[in-house]
Amino acid sequence: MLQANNVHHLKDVTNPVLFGVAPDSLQGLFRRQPVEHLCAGQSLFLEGDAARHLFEVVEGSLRIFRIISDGRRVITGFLHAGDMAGVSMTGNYLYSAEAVVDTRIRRISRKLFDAEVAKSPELQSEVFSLLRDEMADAQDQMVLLSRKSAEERLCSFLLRQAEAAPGARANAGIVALPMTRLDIADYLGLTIETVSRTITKLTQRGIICPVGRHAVQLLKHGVLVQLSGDGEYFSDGCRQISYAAGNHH
Amino acid sequence: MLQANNVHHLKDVTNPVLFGVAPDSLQGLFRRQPVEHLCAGQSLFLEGDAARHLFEVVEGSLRIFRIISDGRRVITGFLHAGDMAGVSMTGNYLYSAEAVVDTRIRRISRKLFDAEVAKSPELQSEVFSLLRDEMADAQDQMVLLSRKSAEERLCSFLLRQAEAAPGARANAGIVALPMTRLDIADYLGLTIETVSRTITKLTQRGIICPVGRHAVQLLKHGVLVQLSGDGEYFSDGCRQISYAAGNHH
DNA sequence: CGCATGCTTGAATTTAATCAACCCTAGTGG
DNA sequence: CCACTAGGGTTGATTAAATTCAAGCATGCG
Repeated sequence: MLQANNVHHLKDVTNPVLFGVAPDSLQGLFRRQPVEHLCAGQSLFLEGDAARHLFEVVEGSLRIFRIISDGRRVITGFLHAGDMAGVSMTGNYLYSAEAVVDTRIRRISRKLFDAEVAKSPELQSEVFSLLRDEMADAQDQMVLLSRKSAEERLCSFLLRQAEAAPGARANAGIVALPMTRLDIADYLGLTIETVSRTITKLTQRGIICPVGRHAVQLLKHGVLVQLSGDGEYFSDGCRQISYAAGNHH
Repeated sequence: MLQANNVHHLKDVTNPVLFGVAPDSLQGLFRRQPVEHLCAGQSLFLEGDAARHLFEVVEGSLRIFRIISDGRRVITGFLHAGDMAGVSMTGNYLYSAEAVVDTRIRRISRKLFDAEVAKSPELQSEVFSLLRDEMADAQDQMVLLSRKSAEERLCSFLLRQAEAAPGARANAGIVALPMTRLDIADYLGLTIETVSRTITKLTQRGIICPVGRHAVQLLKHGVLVQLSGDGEYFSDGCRQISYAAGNHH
């Protein structure tokens, strides 16, 4: 898709990017590290490995996943430029990470990271903030996997992708989907066939429009939100929820 | 609401309850607070409320849940004695919390909590540790919801309950299930009927044995582990990892 | 005792998975 | 430049799993 356009050398990037980055910030920690390159499909670390490093995605995407008993794969998230991997664990990695496409990353050692964070209250609150966001995403994903239909999952996914990775063509409502259908399926708890069929249906209804294999244009953003099932639940005034026996403090 | 008026002398460490609790520990923070009582079904806080307090469960159980669009409920976790609620957010609560049964809790204000944590490196690492465990549980739950069958979900659930809430009768393999079938269903992403049927099947196969409505005896622990689908997946090199996820503090 | 609530069981239905072709497209090599 | 190929993607038919609908059964409580 859109490769080969932004292949800067590290020295080109150094000055302008450092400008404006607070001395005490997580971004700042990584800035000093060299950029490494991962080819599409290459593994960054495996579930169970000693978690010796933390990573920042500079460009590209990672998939974060676990494999269970008979080979079933669960993708628990995608990381895009600016995201970090490995913050939420010490000891061993809880999941594996692979490059979805050619990807550039930076790494710092857990030891250095811990030392720097211990020294700086700013970094601490940044880390807390990251963990909170991670937790919030996990909550959303549990809701999606627990109670949403295939269509709702797809719509939620497209909207989240649109927010998380606002590409150059974002204003035209075009969302990049660097991952394969299998990746999407394993992320949404569906099969490739169901993902494909659902995309087809949304396309036929004029809600989205595929742009090649790895991008989609969102034509009816509002409808998409409706179908995502993320609407708040209000029942006019008081919550007449059958489960809730008591009233709140 | 009783608050901030019962500041006991901290030097009263000879108190049997305080004995053995490190001076700088999260437990210690709560120890100074009065115990409050929640009746079964009573709400502790609602999703969206200003997150002004953190809570510790002294006795009983809480359910943590969200409600989406048309009233569907997703329970993202249960909290038992010793667990804490509200650590992973500032601002507003991401979910609601209700007492499953009559429950006793302690609370401290977010402000006090933040202040104390800022002062103490020990508390900081305890908080990080809590957040990491919470993240690990969320990961496990995503795997369960994404790819496990009804039977696997039930077996996983029973095993987790057994570990998380080792009641007095734990040695006899008896697990307390204070929550209703609907709670279990909303936690596992199933319906009450499916939960019921699956329990019946496991019972018929002599793997478990219901003890009243709110407890189950695990007769074949090994089989249960097999059926839980949590076995590791060996592809090439044998990476054997003990089942180490899901340990609360 | 009688009601209410929660739980179980059975039958019908629905959703998504599975099984099985087939198509498209990018990449390869003649 | 085109044919060939492999992998990813789509589509259709069938099946399986879990949901929904519908009774009926226990348990607990006034």
